[in-house]
Amino acid sequence: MRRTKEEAEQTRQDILSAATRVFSAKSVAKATLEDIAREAGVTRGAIYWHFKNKKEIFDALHEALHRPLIEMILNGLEKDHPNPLQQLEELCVQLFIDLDKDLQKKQALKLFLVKCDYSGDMEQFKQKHDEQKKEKLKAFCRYFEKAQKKGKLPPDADPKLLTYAIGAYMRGIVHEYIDNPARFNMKKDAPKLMRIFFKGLSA
Amino acid sequence: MRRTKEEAEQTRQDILSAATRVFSAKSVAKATLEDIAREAGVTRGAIYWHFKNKKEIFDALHEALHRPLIEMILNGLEKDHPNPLQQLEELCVQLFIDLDKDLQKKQALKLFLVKCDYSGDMEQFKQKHDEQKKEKLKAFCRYFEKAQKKGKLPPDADPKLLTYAIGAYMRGIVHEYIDNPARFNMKKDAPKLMRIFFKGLSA
DNA sequence: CTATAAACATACATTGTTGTATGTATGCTG
DNA sequence: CAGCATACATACAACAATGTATGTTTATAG
Repeated sequence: MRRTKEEAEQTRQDILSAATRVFSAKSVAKATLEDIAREAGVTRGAIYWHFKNKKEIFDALHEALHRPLIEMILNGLEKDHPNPLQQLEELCVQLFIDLDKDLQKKQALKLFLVKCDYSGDMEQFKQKHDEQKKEKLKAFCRYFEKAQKKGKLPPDADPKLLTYAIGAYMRGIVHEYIDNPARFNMKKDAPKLMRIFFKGLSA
Repeated sequence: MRRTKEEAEQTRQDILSAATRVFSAKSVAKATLEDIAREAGVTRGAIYWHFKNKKEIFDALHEALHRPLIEMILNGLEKDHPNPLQQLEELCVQLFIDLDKDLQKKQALKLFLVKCDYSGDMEQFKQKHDEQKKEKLKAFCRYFEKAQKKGKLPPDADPKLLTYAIGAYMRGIVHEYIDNPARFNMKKDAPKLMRIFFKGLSA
């Protein structure tokens, strides 16, 4: 019954992919390892071979979601855009568009936004994920700071509060979208929604 | 061991109050009836006397949270305010201030925002709660419509999209606040945050 | 004043999930 | 090509939570 190394890596990925679907459908707490195993077409034995327990799967999934996100945000900061405010607006729209096209990413986001709670033995992840979120928000803040230096944002505007505001706004939109994707046309509405927010900001 | 009717009603309230704390601390799924019983100072027998099961407690809690909220929102609609946009802004700020002062309400909100998932046997509540949320958003929308009629909002603005936007914004702020109340000064920041949103809207 | 049922507490049976222990076939290494 | 570790599957023990059945006391209706 021993598989080749590539096969083993494949089952590992299958398990992670299955876990994404099961977690986002049943919530992390309610999802049983048996559920994941069945969805992946293996037994619990395979899961316990690749992962210590449910939490280790959860952790692996979050890494896979967070990495590309933070990189995309930081990526834009390196370029010297003439209007960082507009750049940020376009970035936000792009994040939504990307999300809309990627089912796996939608399921993963759903998992971490509404299908997991950080109490009990999951508490160890709360601080970690908070830190990672702060990273992203810090990057957002730098867009506002750059905009202010270039005179695109009024001098009395507070970049930190704006960061808080846009963070909340984005989070809210994602929540509504995840909750009820049917009532939402990302491609059409995402630019409009971001326009509503950014319209009042420019100097 | 039979209690008087007032005593019985009191234990019923004790159970609900205890459930609010336990649910918001451990999540609905992870909270056991034994946890709630212990927190309320009774046994599971008492809970099963007053409620059919965990879901019935959950349902009772949501009613207690939703009713006063929708009434407060509808209440403002009856008055004929000269500037509905400003009225709505003040209402939002007020909702946040009220929340900030009420621990029980904060715990209840946390419960429904991040400590419950609607999968499995909880799915029956998703549609119901969605409907009740729609009620609230519909009321919000009427503020925008009134503002547009009074010329306080540009004629090309879309009240429905604005409703969606402010709904998402409010939800996001509440989430951030619930997640991390310490990093937040409601009394000072709520007006500023709402100002950021409403600043770009007026005609 | 008494019979009844309310308002619980206690005890028990059932079920589902986890972690681990063990079994087994086979890819890989020397 | 022998042998060992890998990559799982299967089996089992332990616990925790639920629902229900039953017991107990006492308010209250008649």
